[in-house]
Amino acid sequence: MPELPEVETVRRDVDALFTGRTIVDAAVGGPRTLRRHADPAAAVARLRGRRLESAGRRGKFLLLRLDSGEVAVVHLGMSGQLRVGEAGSPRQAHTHLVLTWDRGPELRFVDPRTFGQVWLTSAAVPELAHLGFEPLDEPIGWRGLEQRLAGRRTRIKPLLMDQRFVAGIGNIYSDEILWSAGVAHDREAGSLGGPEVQAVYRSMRSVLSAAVRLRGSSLADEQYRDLAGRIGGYQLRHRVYGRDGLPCRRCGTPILRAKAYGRSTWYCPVCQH
DNA sequence: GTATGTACCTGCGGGC
DNA sequence: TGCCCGCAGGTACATA
Repeated sequence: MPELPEVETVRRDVDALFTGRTIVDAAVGGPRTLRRHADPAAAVARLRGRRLESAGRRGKFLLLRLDSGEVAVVHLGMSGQLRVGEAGSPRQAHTHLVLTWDRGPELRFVDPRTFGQVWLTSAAVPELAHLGFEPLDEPIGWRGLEQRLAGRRTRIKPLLMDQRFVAGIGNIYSDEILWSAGVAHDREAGSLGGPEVQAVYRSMRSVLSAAVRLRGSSLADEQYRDLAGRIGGYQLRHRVYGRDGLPCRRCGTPILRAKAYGRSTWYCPVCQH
């Protein structure tokens, strides 16, 4: 499932390939991808003739800034992909939006489960005002994290996945971060001591940075691919996610899987406290 | 403030 | 082989 590292990988690819180019046509498939707009066809019409000034990211949201001052916001949801394809080449099933540029390949939004969405909004992107801090681009320091955790009685894992608290972390990376930090998923967030907060903060940055370097995680049963259709590399570095029954890479104890917070959670019962 | 459940959706795997 | 069912999970929202 696309989280911060996967969206950042897509952002870099889009920026390298399309920034400075002009959209000459935009075609929308079904209504769900642009469901924020009452009239999806009218919304995509606003893309035509617009030049891409930059591709940015906020949490798991991709921000395509246009020379009109508007921003096309893309969220990949569970199964969304941005893919390139030469004009006239076969399109994948579930291709919901196609952008044609003044030169180069088409940019296609493909999304079987249709949890993803695309919408057009003003430069300030008010819809994203609720998002928490950026774990890589906004170095709040472990003291900053400690302040934000103080008094919180919720469990640490769902808090790391709460986009209002910190932007970009989902089920895969929350498990990986907590294993790396040696902290149990069900610890009360405000109960973490200083060294534990430091460990969570460092792990958050190191795990996400490494995953960005390796262009994200692609699992056998999920859809994530980069623009060219290539898989990521970080799944080879997973320490707990999807590894139930396999030995912990730190202590050898079999990794456990639990159903918690409405999600599958993987953890080491011995070296996470 | 916190916890839990539901809706949205399709592909896949397990069970029969 | 074919059918049915449950599961996977990001976000938003409802309810307790």
